[in-house]
Amino acid sequence: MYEVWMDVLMKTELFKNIPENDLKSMVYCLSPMVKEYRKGELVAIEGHKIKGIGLLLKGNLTISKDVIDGTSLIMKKIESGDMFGEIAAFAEKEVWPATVTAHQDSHVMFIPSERIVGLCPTGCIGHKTLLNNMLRIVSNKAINLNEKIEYLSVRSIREKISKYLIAQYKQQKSTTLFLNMNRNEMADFLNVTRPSLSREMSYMKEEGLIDFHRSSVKILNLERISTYLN
Amino acid sequence: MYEVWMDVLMKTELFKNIPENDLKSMVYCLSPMVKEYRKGELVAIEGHKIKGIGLLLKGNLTISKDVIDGTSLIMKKIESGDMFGEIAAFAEKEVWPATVTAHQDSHVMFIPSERIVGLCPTGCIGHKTLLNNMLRIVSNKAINLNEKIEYLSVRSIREKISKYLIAQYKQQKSTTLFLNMNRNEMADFLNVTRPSLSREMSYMKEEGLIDFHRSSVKILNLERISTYLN
DNA sequence: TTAAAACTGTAACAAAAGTTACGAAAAGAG
DNA sequence: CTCTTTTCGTAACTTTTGTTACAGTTTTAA
Repeated sequence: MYEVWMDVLMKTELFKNIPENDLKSMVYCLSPMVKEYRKGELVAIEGHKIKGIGLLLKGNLTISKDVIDGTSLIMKKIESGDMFGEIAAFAEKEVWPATVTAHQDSHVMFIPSERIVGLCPTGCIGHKTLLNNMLRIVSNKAINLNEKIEYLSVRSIREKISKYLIAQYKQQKSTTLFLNMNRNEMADFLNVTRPSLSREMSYMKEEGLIDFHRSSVKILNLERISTYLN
Repeated sequence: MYEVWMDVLMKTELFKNIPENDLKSMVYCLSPMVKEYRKGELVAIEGHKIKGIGLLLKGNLTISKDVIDGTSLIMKKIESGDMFGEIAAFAEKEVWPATVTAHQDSHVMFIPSERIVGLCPTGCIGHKTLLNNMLRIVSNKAINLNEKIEYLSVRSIREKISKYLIAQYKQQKSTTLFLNMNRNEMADFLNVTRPSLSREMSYMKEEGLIDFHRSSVKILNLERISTYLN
């Protein structure tokens, strides 16, 4: 019954490190529900009770937050193999924190949360791994959020730029950086306005800290930029 | 052996909803380690491998982050019954994200993470609840962090105050709020300076949006405050 | 190739938030 | 109770950031 989706499931974080054979039997034990949605249909509604985690088997979803004036703000896109609702499903207040909409025709697998945490009656072999995965996923999420907070907690625009450039430097292992965002996106990411960002970058260029042209940035004085980190 | 600590353990989030008798047998199954620390001693060091979650049985701990100039910044205080390291213990990168120091003479119980996730051989009765608790704790943490990000992503102080007050209003289900922070802590939480926060709150008082005295705040015009939410 | 659209830096000005300092009120200690 | 310490609001002033507008450049699409 679920065999069609086995190759998708194998690649998910949730079922990582679980051999295909074990997975096959475990899926039944989790009693998931596969639902189909047409483009534009609502998969989950903000504030409604959440019954379990969602796993996108096929298609595309968007997660959006309702805002007060009736419009909504797209927060994130979900692609095949991605999980959603994993945080809210196990939290105290079991409601969807956002609205999920099918952006294309989609197939979604819902797994009841109590089935994940519940010791299954047949004691299926991979269940321990599953729990480990679930805890790892949620913990990683928390750690990532914590990192983002460090980013946002920074006072000045210069500090934000410095933090961002040094993170890129560590990642790209070079002082000549190619940023994969344009100024607007970068400004959004750092939570500042574009002209303010451009201005500050220009100041830093004047001071000989960096050089840049559009999306390529060259770090000229790493030490001095580092002093802005803390 | 662990009976001395049973009353503390009963009150922790980790062992919530587990009857005392079940807890007594389960504790052995978790094979925890109780360590004693003198005031000033290091309980855990930032960057070192984390072997399990910590549970403070008695005393006081401080969690601090090393900063570049050799000093350190106190992030949080841990009191009797509190848990720490629960996020890092289950995350991909299993290292302490901060340094933990005994602020007073303290007793700490460490529980190996694999004992929590591992199905215990004797199949002790409360283990399912324990896992539920653990997932709930970590998920709640993630949700709280997410909430904090929403505060930090907001541009103006007035929006931050409004968001915060409305969150408190929903939680306390009353327009007369008692905040469990002083101004300094609130300013830190919202990532602004105290005088700026006070000033903005005074403006809001002048405009008839709120009234306040120290840690008690009364929401006078919920609708108008709500318009700042977006 | 060429016209339209999108991206980027810059500048003048406005608004918001930070800094510093101080006195009054509240809380805590003896 | 009195003295000390902490918390808090306020105000003058400075700094930073946002706003708006515009022109040059680059990219896109016909």
